[in-house]
Amino acid sequence: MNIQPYLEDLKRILKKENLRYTTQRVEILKEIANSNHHLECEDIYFALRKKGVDASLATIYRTMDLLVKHQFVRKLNIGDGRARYENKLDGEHHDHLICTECGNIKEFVEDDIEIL
Amino acid sequence: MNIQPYLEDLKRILKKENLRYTTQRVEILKEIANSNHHLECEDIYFALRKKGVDASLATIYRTMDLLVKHQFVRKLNIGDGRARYENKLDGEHHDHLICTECGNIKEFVEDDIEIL
DNA sequence: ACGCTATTGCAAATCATTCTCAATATATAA
DNA sequence: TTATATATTGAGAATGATTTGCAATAGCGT
Repeated sequence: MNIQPYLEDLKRILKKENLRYTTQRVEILKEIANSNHHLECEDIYFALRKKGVDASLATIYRTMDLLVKHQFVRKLNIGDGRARYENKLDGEHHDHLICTECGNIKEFVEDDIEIL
Repeated sequence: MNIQPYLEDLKRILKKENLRYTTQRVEILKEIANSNHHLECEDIYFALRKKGVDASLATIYRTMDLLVKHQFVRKLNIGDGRARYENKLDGEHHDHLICTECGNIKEFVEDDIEIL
């Protein structure tokens, strides 16, 4: 996935809101863009560390809020008390069917649900 | 709603598992049976207090686990970090469509979803 | 390069939920 | 009905994810 355009988007949005284009924000967005899983903040934290990028958990939480607000990611909640985030950049729409027993998630698209 | 039969069920189940039929357990089940909302533990806590029944939050949490386990209630998670419980006694099946923006819940039944 | 202020990291604070444990209540047996 | 064994309770401490306050630092416009 080519994230360059998304980094440009991020820069533009930040500037518009008088916020700053920091390495932490960039690295976090890259990490999410390159994953197709449902990441938690800690996953991102350790993934960045492994790459030699240091961002505190607090910063990751703050950045996720920012990215959710600006539609770069979607926040999921599967019922285990930990937030998951999914890359929303490539725009394919789908819904989530979440098992209340085990928390498993199945992604699906179903026309009738859209109407509801 | 006539809860007498459910209290009998509860008593039978508790006996079978060598657990005790306590006033807290009875009052909590009654409270849920008489509500058609999605209650949180604190709601139950204050509702019981208003009736002059004292049950600690810890006891309510413990009892909800018990009631979930034995299918008296269903535990919902709407994404705001607080658990909700819904009366499952009258057995009508439905699914939940949860708005990821505001947490609103719409109950629905949709055949194709059942297959999935 | 300078200065303004947004951002960061750290540690402390929150909030819902769970756990620990001594006191109490229930079920069973005598 | 009373005694006994043990499940349950309440209170508060502990937990785990997330958040916040604040001083130090780093972007960005000049």
